[in-house]
Amino acid sequence: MAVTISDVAHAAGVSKGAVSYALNNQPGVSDATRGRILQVAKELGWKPSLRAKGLSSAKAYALGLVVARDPKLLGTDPFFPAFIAGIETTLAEHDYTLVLSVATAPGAEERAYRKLADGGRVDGVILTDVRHNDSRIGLLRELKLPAVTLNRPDSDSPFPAVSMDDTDGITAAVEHLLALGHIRIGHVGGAQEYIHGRSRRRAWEAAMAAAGLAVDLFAEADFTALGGVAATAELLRRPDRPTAIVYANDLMATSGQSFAQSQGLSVPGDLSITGYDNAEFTQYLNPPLTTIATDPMRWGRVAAQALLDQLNGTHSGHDTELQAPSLLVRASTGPAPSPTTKPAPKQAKKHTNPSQIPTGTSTKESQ
Amino acid sequence: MAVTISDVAHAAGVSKGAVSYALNNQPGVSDATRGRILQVAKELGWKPSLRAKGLSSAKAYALGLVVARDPKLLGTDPFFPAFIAGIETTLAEHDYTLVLSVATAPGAEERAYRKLADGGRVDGVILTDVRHNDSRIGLLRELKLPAVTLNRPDSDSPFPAVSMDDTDGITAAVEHLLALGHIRIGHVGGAQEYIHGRSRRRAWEAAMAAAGLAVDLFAEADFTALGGVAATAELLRRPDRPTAIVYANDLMATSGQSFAQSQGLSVPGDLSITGYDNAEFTQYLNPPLTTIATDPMRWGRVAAQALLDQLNGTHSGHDTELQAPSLLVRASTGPAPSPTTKPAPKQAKKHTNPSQIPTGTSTKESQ
DNA sequence: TCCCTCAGCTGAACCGGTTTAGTAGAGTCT
DNA sequence: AGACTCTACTAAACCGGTTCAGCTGAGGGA
Repeated sequence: MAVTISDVAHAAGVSKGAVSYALNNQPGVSDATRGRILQVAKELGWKPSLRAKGLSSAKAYALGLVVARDPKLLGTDPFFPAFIAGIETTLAEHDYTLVLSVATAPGAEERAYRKLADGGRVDGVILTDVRHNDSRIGLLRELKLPAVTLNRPDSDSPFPAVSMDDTDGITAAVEHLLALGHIRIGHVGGAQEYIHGRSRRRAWEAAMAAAGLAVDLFAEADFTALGGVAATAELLRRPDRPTAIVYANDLMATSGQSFAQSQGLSVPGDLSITGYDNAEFTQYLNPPLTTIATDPMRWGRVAAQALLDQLNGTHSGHDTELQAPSLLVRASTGPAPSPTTKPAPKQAKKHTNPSQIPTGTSTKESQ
Repeated sequence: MAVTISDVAHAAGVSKGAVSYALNNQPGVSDATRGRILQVAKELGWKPSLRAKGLSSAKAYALGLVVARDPKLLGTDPFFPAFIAGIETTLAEHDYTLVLSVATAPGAEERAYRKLADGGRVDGVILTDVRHNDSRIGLLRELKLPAVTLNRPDSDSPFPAVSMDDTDGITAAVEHLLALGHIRIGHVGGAQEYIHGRSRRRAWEAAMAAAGLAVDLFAEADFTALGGVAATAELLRRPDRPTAIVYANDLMATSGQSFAQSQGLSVPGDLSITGYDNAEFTQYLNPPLTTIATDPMRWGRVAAQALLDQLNGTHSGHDTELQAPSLLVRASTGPAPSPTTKPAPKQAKKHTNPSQIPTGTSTKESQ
């Protein structure tokens, strides 16, 4: 076994208690003694055992994150890796670690939270992908697990929220398209089960209404590439099809753009497209995607800090509002086609993907 | 505080020891008593504290994973989420958890391993992205941290490896292109610092050599989209430019394809392209990408199991070889252009992305 | 009947820290 | 000088489990 506090105490000629005081910068030892103890501890290479520390102080020194997602779609969402990197940035400064749980099977999500809570594996959790009437709020309450939510749940929640408004970004996207002369601006929404799916839709509706336009060109999808294709196909089949589509995330925008092109439409000549998230790959698309640049890393950093503050009892109790993401105009948006040149969708080009046949699957995406 | 083992012992009228024996299915209690204890424990809702358990048994009941990556590129790699989901699948059955550490800053990687080892936060780690002469092998040895590596390191390693050969897939890709009549088949390799970057390159070289072809059409990139563009641009500038390019991963293939198209080349008319990984989004590209379908989830599952076996002392000591991934032919590969119709690269189309200017950045990617 | 064995259980030590209660000794005040 | 206060420290309890040594009583064998 490694060197323990007793070894250090013995070597320094003091008691265990003195070593503990010295290490934690607590009063109870003179500066001289403290220095000597620290010196000895260093020489011996003593690393206090987190297990023992945790046992006596009733802390786990770990935060939890449960990601619920269909395994096949896990790799598609650029949100989480960056978000986790942000969390890590904060945790690196406070010797906490992150316990990550991926729940793929149905029912696994609740089990995952229970697993984290039960043995006291974590001191608190960060709740992402908040849903309409999210059942996890009650679950965490029952488990007495401190938490922080990403965005404020629409049901009553005792947990502080760290929010990033998505209204501004969507509004900016719609206004950008209006300025380009578009009138028929559709919206491919994410699963309305998620509050960020809802808020983005509402933002689109509000911006359209503000311009005196109808909000009929809506298709609900599920934040997945496949769902984006299906919803895009649906909108393009409409008699008075949109000349621009605002997507609720980049993945759907990407597959939607690809689908439109495979149907012979030019982007942005016939159809303008905007995404949401500014995923790295969107700038390498052809054309590069106009999107809304969020900052998941910062979100992670702030959320982790909020949770730590809450655990220390130093949290203000107020929600934190992060800076709203802004529109990033690239080449997938352009002037509305003039009414005289309104091409009927041509025959699909040779590269149409058989797997792009629109069907309705249901899966998830992050904020 | 929650209910403890003493509460259960008292309620069941036995000693703490008996409760411990009963809970862990160890001899020392009669079946009748065991049943009664378990019953009482259930009624009281007793969840043994992992902290206490860990302290006495000197285990952390956690595995560690350190992901070293540039924060901006973190979201681009579909490997990790699926891989982690695989790990989770295994851990769900053995009440272990996963501690994830993301190291973005240089030097943070080593700190992360030390942090995991020092307080005894984890019982072992899974080593991904193995590098040439990987310094982490020595580090883990020094830290006395059990580990499992993904693929066998090229330096001497005491740790069991879980390998997935990438030779077969690359070979299949080259042979597929040869069968389509291609002669000038290039390779955009990943960072050669990584052993999987090297092995893929060697596989391409071997397959070309087997067909009696030269291996001059090589460009090293770094597994990133930007690097893929730069390397593609370089290859396309060659006097006798390739009619097909085998990429070491999907991300580079995607950005390379996009770049080629923006230069006026048709894919696969003028240039055939193959990727590696079968990332979800590749099937929604235009054209959908021919790629090599790996199974990161399975890899994670098996690696976690191998590490657990090692911790239990039940590991065979032999490396595990997973089934090699296979070629998935989609529409980005086609017959080689006939020698008579060899178009010079046309002027870039209007959507060429300014940010696609090839520069040399250096970053990383997973297996 | 006596001795032995062994299943079934208890009590206590232990893991490595934190924290509380207590104490020795120096300094201060009257 | 005696009472009092502080500082600096120690000893021991404690966190909640595991595990080891030892005890007890029932059953078997001679």
